[in-house]
Amino acid sequence: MDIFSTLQEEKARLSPSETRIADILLNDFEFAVNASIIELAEKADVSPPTVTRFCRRVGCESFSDFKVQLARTAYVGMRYLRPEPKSRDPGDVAQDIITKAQNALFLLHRSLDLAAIEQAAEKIAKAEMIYAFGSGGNSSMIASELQNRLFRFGLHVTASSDHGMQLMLAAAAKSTHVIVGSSFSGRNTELVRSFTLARETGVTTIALTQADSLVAKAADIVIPIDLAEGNNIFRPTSTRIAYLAAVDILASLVAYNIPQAAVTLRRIKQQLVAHRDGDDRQLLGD
Amino acid sequence: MDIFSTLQEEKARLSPSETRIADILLNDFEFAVNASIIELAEKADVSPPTVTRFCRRVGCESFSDFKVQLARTAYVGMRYLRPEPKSRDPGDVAQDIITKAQNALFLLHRSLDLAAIEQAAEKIAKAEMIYAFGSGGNSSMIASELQNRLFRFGLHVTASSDHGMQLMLAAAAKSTHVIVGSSFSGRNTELVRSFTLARETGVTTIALTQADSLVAKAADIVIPIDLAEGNNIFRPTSTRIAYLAAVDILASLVAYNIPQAAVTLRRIKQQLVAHRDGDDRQLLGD
DNA sequence: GATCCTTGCAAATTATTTTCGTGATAAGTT
DNA sequence: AACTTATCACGAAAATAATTTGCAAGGATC
Repeated sequence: MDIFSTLQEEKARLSPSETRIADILLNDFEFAVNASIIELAEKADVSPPTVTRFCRRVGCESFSDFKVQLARTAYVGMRYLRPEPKSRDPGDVAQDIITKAQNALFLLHRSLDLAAIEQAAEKIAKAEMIYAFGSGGNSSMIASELQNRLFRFGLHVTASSDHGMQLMLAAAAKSTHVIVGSSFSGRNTELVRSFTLARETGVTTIALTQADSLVAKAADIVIPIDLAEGNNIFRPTSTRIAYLAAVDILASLVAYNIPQAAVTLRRIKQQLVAHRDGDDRQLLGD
Repeated sequence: MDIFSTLQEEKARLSPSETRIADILLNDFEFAVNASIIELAEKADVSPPTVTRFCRRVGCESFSDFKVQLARTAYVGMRYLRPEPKSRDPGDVAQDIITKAQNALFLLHRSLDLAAIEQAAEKIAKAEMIYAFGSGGNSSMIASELQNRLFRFGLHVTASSDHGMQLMLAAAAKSTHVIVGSSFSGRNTELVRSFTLARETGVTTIALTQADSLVAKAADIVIPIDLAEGNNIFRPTSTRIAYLAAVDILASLVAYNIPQAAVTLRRIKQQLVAHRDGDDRQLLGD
């Protein structure tokens, strides 16, 4: 699919010369993407044909195809390999954070289970009542975001970040209701309890969480969001951005499953347009 | 800087042949990025030299440089030109949203005022007390995010989304304090009032908002976040993602301005490691 | 010792760029 | 209005550069 994944997989099987080429890609990417095959060959101390063969090996048609592929994925793929910013210089820090965020989106997109999302969207669109559960700074934000997005389509929805409240809501929920729970860690046992309780009465439970986690196992429908973890505890923003995007996708698909949604949205839009005398229109963005 | 911006700017000045080349880029981008100069020339019904001249015109060294640039920016730049998803198919919707989000990050990165952010970071790092203000679904999230990030460095910080409370806090603030206010629209007049009030007592005010907006004009330091607006009211997620990234950058730079931050973070880390018997470590991610 | 893999050399092929010249258009001149 | 001149766009062909292929040598492995 993308060169960097292939490179990770093939790494062990590469010959010495090919390894030297790979090293240049990883270390001096800017050079690699701008160099001609001759320049690259010289720097890697190999012959041009070896470079061509290397390109074929990582799944490209030709050297120029390789460069295009490289340039295409590099923008988002690089940080995957270089986890720390080069320096404390504001420019480097900014670039590091931006690229990490874009990378998170990239990885999310690649690992997205569209069938699960579509299934979840259909259930949500038909639900008589929706509960959005999430606790902790990150997941509670996701829960309110869900509420924020879904009420606009005329759906009945409430968000809760309180475990006790979640349990009570889950206990009172009916089979026509849907619970959407978010857990970055997948280890929110309180959420698991709510899910288990709700499923006894036939409530549909949807989880936004790590695949195969405790929370995932407790839910009817799982929208898995698996991002490279590691340092993520100290840098949670990129993970959160991925979750936000996932909610955005889910909400958009819900809208397509609701015939009236277009009408409701149009009404909101007209109201906004009618209102916008003093550019008030923008105020609703805050 | 990137081809698509240049193309937008140069569009009017292009000759008929060059316009045909540009059209192919915009309509059949996949072809363009994979084609040789001859194939591209044939499709545009021009001669290869014309293609070379076109590449130079849009700021590239050569045709191959052009293709690399194209491939590089295309990943994020395409949605700029094609604002709607191709279909309602989940895959297309997902791709549309992801690309829009990445595009927002891309544009943020390009328009970032690093000097302002660095200046803001220094002020925040030295402040005796920090107030994070923001109202409405979007900006209030940014305010709590700021609190969430800054308290970890041992800073004194509180977030408020309540206009009345903001006014009172602003009135009581001292010259050693800092107010950070967020307004997506830049037209939050209540926030302007708080800023104005606070500045009377020499409080440093920092705004995350649109450049040249009302809020921007009322603040000491402006971290401008200007994204192509248009449909953004109905698709606020990508703008929010950009704001989140901006906060992330700001917070990281604050950390570098605080000598003890590393110590505090290390202590948190050690606590986490000590705690992680049952992989509890991950729980804090929620 | 046979086989397979890796690699570089040189030739062949292909792609790209430069040079140069033609024709068109626009502006200025008589 | 007709002519001249300048400027520009564009393509043909030549020149150059880059890339690929075929082949053979060297080295590792069985």
